Formats: sequence, C-alpha cells, structure tokens
Amino acid sequence: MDRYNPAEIEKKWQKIWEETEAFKAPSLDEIDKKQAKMYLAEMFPYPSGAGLHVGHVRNFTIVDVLTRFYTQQEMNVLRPFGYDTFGLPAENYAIKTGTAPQEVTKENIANFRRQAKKLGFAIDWLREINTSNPEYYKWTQWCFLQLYKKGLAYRKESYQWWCPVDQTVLANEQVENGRCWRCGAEVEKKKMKQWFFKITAYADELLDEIDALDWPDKIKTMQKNWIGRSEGAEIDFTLADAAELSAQARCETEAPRAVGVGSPHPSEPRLEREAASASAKSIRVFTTRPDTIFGATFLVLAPEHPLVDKLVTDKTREKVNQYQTETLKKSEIERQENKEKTGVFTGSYAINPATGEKIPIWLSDYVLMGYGEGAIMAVPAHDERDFDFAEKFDLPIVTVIDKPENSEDDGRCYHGEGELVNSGQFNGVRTEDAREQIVTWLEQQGVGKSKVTYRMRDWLISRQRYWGCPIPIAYDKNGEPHAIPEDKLPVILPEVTDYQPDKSGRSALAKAKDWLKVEIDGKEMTRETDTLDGYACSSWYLWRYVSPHDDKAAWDKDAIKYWAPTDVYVGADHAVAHLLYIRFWCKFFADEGLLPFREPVKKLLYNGYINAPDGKKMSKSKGNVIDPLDVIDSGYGADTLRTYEMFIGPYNEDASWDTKAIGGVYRFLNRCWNLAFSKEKRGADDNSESSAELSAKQRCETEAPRAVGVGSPHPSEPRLEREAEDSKLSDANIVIRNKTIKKVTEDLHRVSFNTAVAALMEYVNELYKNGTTAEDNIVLAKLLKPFAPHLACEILEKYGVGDIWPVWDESALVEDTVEVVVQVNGKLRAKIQVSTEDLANEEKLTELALKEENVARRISGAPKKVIIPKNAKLINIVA
RNA sequence: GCCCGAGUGGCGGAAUUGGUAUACGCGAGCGACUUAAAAUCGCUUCUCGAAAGAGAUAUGGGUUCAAGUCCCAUCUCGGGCACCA
Repeated sequence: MDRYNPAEIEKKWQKIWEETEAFKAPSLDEIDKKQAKMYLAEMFPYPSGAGLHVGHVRNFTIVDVLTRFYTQQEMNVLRPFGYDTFGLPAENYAIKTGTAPQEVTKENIANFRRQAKKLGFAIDWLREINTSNPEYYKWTQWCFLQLYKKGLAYRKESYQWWCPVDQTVLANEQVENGRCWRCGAEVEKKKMKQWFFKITAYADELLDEIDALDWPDKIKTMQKNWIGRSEGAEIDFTLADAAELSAQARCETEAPRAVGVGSPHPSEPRLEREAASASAKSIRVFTTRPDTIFGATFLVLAPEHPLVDKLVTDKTREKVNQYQTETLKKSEIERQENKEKTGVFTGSYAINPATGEKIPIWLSDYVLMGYGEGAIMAVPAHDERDFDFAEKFDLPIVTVIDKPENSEDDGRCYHGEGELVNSGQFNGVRTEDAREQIVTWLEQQGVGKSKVTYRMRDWLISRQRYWGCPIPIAYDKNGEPHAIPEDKLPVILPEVTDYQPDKSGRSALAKAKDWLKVEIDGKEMTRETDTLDGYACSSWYLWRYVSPHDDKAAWDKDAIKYWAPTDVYVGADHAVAHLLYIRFWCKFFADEGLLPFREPVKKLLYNGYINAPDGKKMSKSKGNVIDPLDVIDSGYGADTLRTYEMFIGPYNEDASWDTKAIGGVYRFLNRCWNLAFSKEKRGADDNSESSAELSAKQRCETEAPRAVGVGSPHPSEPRLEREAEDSKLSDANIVIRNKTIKKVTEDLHRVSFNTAVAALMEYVNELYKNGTTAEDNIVLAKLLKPFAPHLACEILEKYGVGDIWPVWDESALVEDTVEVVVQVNGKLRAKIQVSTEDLANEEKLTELALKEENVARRISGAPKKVIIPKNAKLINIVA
C-alpha cells in the first residue's frame, strides 16, 4: 500500500475493534484502582429514518476525541451509547403506513449503529440501551412509581397546552412561542386531568446549585430564568361583602378577628388550597411590590380563577362568562400579538387591607392562572400593565412613590425606587425598606406574609399517544388511581393495529380492550391509557448505562458509585427541558438514598450546530443537507470527516459546512500518511535501532502496547539512504515535537479541538521541511489518534508500538537562544536573538536592546523606564 | 422591552494570565514537476508606501510602560425570556 486509502484501512480497523471488543469499559473487578475514572456520554440520539447527520457526527466526535484522549492516558473510561426511541415520528409513520413503530425503530437503530461504527467511534457496544425496550422501560416505570409513592407524581385537572396536530398535551418546556416544539402548530388550551411530576418541590435546590456547575453560562442563565424565582408577598384581600359579614360577627361576639382571614395559610399543594379558597372570604394575591400596596386601586383575576363564579352578580354574569369563553378560545399566539388590555368587571369588591378602601375586582387575561395566585393587586401608578388597564377602563390611579428628581425613568408610570407618599404611617420610608416593613405589618394583622414564587410549573408528563412508555397506573371503579405493583412491571406496551389517537383525546391504547383490564389485589381495574413524556425515559438513562442489563435494579449500587456522576456530557439541545429534568430526578433519587450525588453531570459541553454551506439551517426541503455517509464514501473517509468537524471552529459555536475546507483536512491526513509510509517524504525510517533511540520514558510506554487496535510489531524494514542524517534530524525536531505534545495535550484539556488540529498541522508542515523520524511519526500518530483513529492505528501498527499518550519534556522546550521583542513606548522596533542566560539578566538585556540601531535612534539619553515582563520574551523601553 | 453572548484579512478562524495581532485552514496569485491537466511540492498573500516607515481587531473615549483582551458610551449581529405581577 503506497497511497493513503481510507476506505481500506478504516474497514480493517473497524473489524479489529469489533472483534476485540476494543472499547469495552472495565468491569468493577477489573478496574485499575490507581487510575482515575472518566465517564463520558453524548445526549443519546433519536434514531430517525434519515440516519446520522453531520450534527450527530460533531456531537459524537467530541465525545470520541475525549474518550480516546483519556483512554490513551490509561484512565478507566466508560463511553456507552443508546437510543431514545419513543416519540412521535415513529408513531406518525405508523399511522401513515401501518408499520409497527417497534419494527421501524428496530431498523432505524440498526442503521444508526452501522453508521456509528463506520465513523470508528470508541463506544462500548455491550452497553447499548434503547428506551422502548421493555427491559429498559420496566425501570422507567419503576422510577415513576418511586415518584408516585412520594407524592411527586400526581394527577390534576387544569388547563393545559394541547397540540391539535399531534393530538396530545405538551409540557411548558415543549411550547415555543405559542407553538408545538415538534410540529410547529399553534397550541390550544384544553382542560384535562393530567399527570405531573412535582419538579417545583426542588425549585430552590435546582436554582441554588446552578452557580456551582461546570456548565456553560448560557445554559445556566437559561435555567435560572426558567425557574424564575421571585421574592415578594402574598396578601389576602377580604371580599367587601365578607368584610361586612365579618364586622357583624365581630359586633355579635365581641371577639375581634383578623380581617379577612378565613383559614390559616394552607400548605401546598396548590390544588388543595384552591379548593379551600373556593369557600374563602378573601382573595389572595401575589406581589413583588408589597411596598406599593397603598396604591392598589383594584384587583385583577385570571379569567379561569376558581372564585369567579362566586364573584359574579346577576348583572355581570353574562358578560363575565362571555369573556371567559373568549379568552379560552384565543390562541397563545393571538394573545402575544395583541397586548391591548381586555377585561371585565366581576361586580364584586374587595377591601384594600392597607387603606381600608373598597376596590373593584376585575378579570383580565393579562393575569395568568398558572403563576402566583392567579390574582394580582393592581397598582396602576407604578406598573405599566396595570396602568394600561386602568387607563382603558377608567380606574383610579394613586401615586404612592415619589419619583426622584434625577430619575431618568420617563415612562408613564414610575416603577423605580423612592420615598413613599400617600401611604399612611409609611410615608417617607424608602421603598427598599418599606417592602419588609409593610409585609411585617400585614403579617401582624394576619393578612399577608412574605412568599417566594417560581415561574417554573410542574412537569406535565402524560401524553395521549401510543408510542411511549405506559404509565404504570390503573383506575378502580370510582376512578381512583392505583399503582401497578412493582413485581408486575413492566407494563408492556401492547401491539395494536390502529395507531390513530381517538377524537376524545385518548391514545390508541384505549382501543386495546384486553390490555386495558387488569386485576390488582383481586379487584378489576382499568389501565391508564396515557403514556409518559419521552423526557421521562431520558431522565435516568445516564445511570442505566452503568449496569445496562441489570434485571434486579434500575442501576447497580456499586457500579453507580464508581462510574457516576457523568464527568463529561455533550449535547446541542434541551437546555431547559432534559437538562433540568435529569437534575430534578438526580436530587429526588439522592433523597431516596439511591444515588450518592445530587448533580448528574459534572461538566457539560454544549456544542454548536453545523449549518449548510449557504449558512442556513440544513433541511431536506431546502435541499442543502450534507450527508456524512456521502462524505465518507466519496473517498474522504471517516477520519477526514471527524477531523474536519473538529477543525471547523470552536466546538461550542455554530459553523457552516465548507465543501472546500474539508479538502484541506484530507490533504493534511495524506501528509501524515506520507510521512510514515511514503519513501519520498520520509527523512529517515525506523528499524529496530531507531526504536532504540526513543527516549527512555517513551520506550517504557511503548513496551507495554495496549490492546486497543495495535497488532504485533512489524518486522523491521530496510534502512533508508538518508539514515545517516537521522540523529541530526531528530535534533531538528525535538523542540517542535515537544511543543506539539504540550500544545495538543493542553488544548484537549481545555476542549479546544480546532487549535489542537492546527498544532498537528504545524507539526506536519515542520516535518515536511525538516524530514521526519520514527519517533516523530509515532508521536504524531499518538496525538492524531483521538481525531483520526484508523490512520493513527495504521501508523502505530507499522512501528509496533502502543498508543500511550506522550509526555512532553519541559527541558526540551528550552532553546539556547530566544527571540526577544524590543519595544519602544510599546511599539515594536526590533527583534533580537539572545541567550537564555541574557534573557534572565535585565541589565544585559537592556544593553543588548539599546544597541539596536532602530531602538537607539529613538532614545536620547537614559531611558525613563525599562519593563521586562516575566512571562513574555519582551522588553519595553520607555523613552 | 429585559437578560446573556459576540463583532479580528476575500472567507472559517488563532492570539489560554493585559505583553510580537492575523497561527492553522480555505480561496487567490506565482513557480517546480508534466506534452497537457489533475494531483503533489515550494513560495507569496491585512492596508498605504519605492523604501524608511505609518496605519489597522465594529465606532468614539478612557485606564496602562503596553489593550483584540480591562472600563465607559454608541452601533450592529446572534441567542434566550417576554403581560410571570
């Protein structure tokens, strides 16, 4: 073989890796305890019918480069792989063609696996998992039951986002700008009884621990915003007629009661409290500005607020009901587009507990039922939305903050800080201080207390679709839910013939009549027909990987203790959904004593997308899709594709595919090949003797060749003509060689793949100029292996050495003379060659610098100041 | 509107802690090899200038011996959130 032939060598090495199970992670009893462990994973893919795309390749190659890098450093490495297979595309395909999703999934997995192997990924194939496999989803159901037992999986009837196209409800995280994340259809609101996971129970911890995570700031900020913690107060406003009743009662019994306190503040969940408040005599609001309470001139409730029925009067009922219906019909998009305030008066009044005044209660869709209490106190003087509303409906506006003279706020209503006015005993108090003081005051009267509210809602997990993990619940005759006993798991997803969800909003499972019937404790029950959100399946897979075939537990205790948490997790999506959910489950299972850590992912790498050459998103309809398999098969091979995608730019930024630039990477790999195999390019070649020239350290490593893809040493080859120059050449490259080892090693540690490849290119260019040696070729192959493993193995095999990561010799980096930059007043004026000794000698260095003509003529007399920074080969003379 | 990022040659990008701006690659140009082309190899390639030199990292200021890097303001682009009280 005298030409670089990727097709041939890649096939050869992939076969070897396959047969030797080369990337199998060590079992717990095989582990070398002296070495650190390293658990890496990509976000497992949904195996679509289209196969791998270049984005997958970028994502998986990042993991692969790091996997091989750490493996070459002899760490104990776990790098598994799996498939996130439940989901709508397979089901929609089933509806269209009648092909069972089970079948399609099987084919798609086989295709993905074949393609991943063609890319030479160092995957432990013995750990492959598939979320739609009953062996896997048995434990997803088990996880659900653990949450259910602790009250963290519950059922609630409320208005939910409904996608009319996909015919299922969606979680908040799956609604993007009022549209379904998957199909882009406008979502609607539908009142349904649905299953939720109580992620809000962990809101504080999820928020507080974000800062300490080694995750990109972008993701951390998004999660913080998503959780959206707001500190404020909840305040009860007594209903006006209730206040009158209460006053009467006080007269009769002479036992003064706190105004408006119907019942003590009920504890969560909100569901219970809503029920309780239906009979209450007050309306509870949430505000972040209790300091402005004296300016609250009306209340606004969400149209769906449970108390509305109680508040309407005969006069207002018709208009109120009409308004409620209208708002429900409005799509989220319509609401976002038209921010003109709408609303209706309920006919009832409440008492402002601060002023004692009677204020009207209105309904408006700018108040959201899902946030806070679904009710607000409106302070039109200091809140823009309330101001708009008051202006439109001619409601009173009372200023309670004195706008400072110097304020730049020229808005119609001032919402900054200042001194209170029109606020009774609080007049003159700064708003910052008044917040606390007023809450204390309200608390003393029993009508308010400080309160923290979150933007994040509980996670809606039921889906009215067939192709998902069945929820392990059945209902008795009264409709009460019962857990399927753990020893009856898994609840197998039955095979059906018609996958179409029915119009009533139930999944196709409702048609599996036999399956629906189940007996629990001798009682006949009916199974839940909703399936779990796919995100539930992916919320625990990182732990399944440690013992993927365990039929006794979701994960093995010892294995999880050793391997988890995941050290490096790489993905390009799911900033607030998946990445929040896995944190939530981790905290829950840690509380259950089932996980010995509270954060699932130590380091998160969030890679950018690869766009089409035209800079636009790749899409079939635009016809600008680059198929990675085409790239490989066109002759470039997997190594070129992998290396190119690492070289394309910083891993965490979006990049555009450049059909020309990939040729440059192919040329580079060709040059690597030529250095080792082409007689013309070789400066000197190896034989038994040149191996002996390897430094002691490197020889030590190479004498213990690793099993990874390195066969037996080749017999020595004939000596070459230029062998005489070998030792000289070796000297010529010693600096660049050690520099390159250092640069590539450090770059991989700081996840800078593009510059690592650039350093290898420089090294190769240098070897082309100077001539190469066996040692150079071996070091090059070792450093290249994470990127281009097939080619690297081919070179290493030739020299009969292992792939242990080389170590640079710091002393080899010290050159006899160094180039020092001479600046005058910060401007570059000369470059001088000085010995290492002189570099350390400030006086000598100054003297040498001043001797330079271009320097001397700019300086008359003694320099004012001379600066020689420690870590730069530079001298700056201030004239 | 609010909160994050980012802005460097013809293009993708490099400059890691404030210390030689433009590494590496693409493209372009020139040359070698070739009957020729491709491939390959070598050289050139920020701008102005004959040169000495001067000027350039979105724009304008500032700090510093020294600024792509730090600070202030402005502009542009990208991302996230968005009637969340």
